[in-house]
Amino acid sequence: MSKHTNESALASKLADKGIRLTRQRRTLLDIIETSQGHLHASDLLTLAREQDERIDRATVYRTLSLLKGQGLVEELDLLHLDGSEHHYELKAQTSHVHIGCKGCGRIFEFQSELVKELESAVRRETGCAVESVRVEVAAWCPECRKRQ
Amino acid sequence: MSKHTNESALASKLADKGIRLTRQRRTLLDIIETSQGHLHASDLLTLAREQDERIDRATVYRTLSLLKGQGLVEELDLLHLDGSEHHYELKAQTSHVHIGCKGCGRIFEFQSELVKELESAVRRETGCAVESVRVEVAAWCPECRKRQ
DNA sequence: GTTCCTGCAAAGAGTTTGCAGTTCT
DNA sequence: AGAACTGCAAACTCTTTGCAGGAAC
Repeated sequence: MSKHTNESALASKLADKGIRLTRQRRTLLDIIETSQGHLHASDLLTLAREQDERIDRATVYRTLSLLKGQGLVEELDLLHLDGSEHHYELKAQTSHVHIGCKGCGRIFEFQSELVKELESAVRRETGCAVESVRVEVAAWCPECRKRQ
Repeated sequence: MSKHTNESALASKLADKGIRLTRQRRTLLDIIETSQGHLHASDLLTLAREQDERIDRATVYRTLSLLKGQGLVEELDLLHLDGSEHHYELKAQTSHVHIGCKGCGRIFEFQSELVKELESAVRRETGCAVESVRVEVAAWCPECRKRQ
């Protein structure tokens, strides 16, 4: 358990691992935990600068890479529906699918046990030790289907 | 049916759509059809230059983008196990999963009906019209597990 | 006090674009 | 002949790195 009781969940996890908590990291962790969505590095930079003028792109990338390395966030491509940035989200407990709408560009999430089943099938039939599974679907959402 | 009977399958499909077949495109289509794997743009460029010195990077990217637009090849990220290039493969008839080994970097394919099931579930439960499903797994292959 | 982190600036990958000339149908 | 395609060079986007100063423990 953490001795840093008034830290955010992510911050405590880092502190517990002996990783330094800087002002910049706290800011970034906070944004990542608060925003429920799928952030780009550049979104994150913009949001962070609202709280801390001087925060740098490099710090954002370095922090994301740190969190990814610690298994705390997940990197997604989301089918590059707009641009080719990577997206990041808190590592989820439950397996879910990301659905990107080719009309409006929104990202929807969809829970399904089938993801876990697929993961087991891979493990069982290939003998691979699975670390993570990413399912990304390109689609047209109901609203955009009408609008067409 | 195509009147271009001695073209490759991809070339015929393009010709049938009234898309011009240039020397460069034939070269590239040929490589894509022959190599069974997952090519990067830069792999493709290298291979193409063995047959045609003057072929340009831009032509490779433009051709890939054309084929993608026509639904003839699929773009993959393959978890960016090495670098952040995109990979391309012939659009497959059967749904499969790409497994990237974090040890050796090789990409394995794995067929499973679960992918189709997942696709149906998305369609049924979200009302989205699904265009494509990408499943990418990060894992350690049996050989690399031993070697660790 | 040491080690790690940061901002800055510059470089690096990967990809795209404008344009003048060439090739396809 | 006309539209579409190509090579070239330059630009662009996203991300990483080297370094000197600054903050965390």
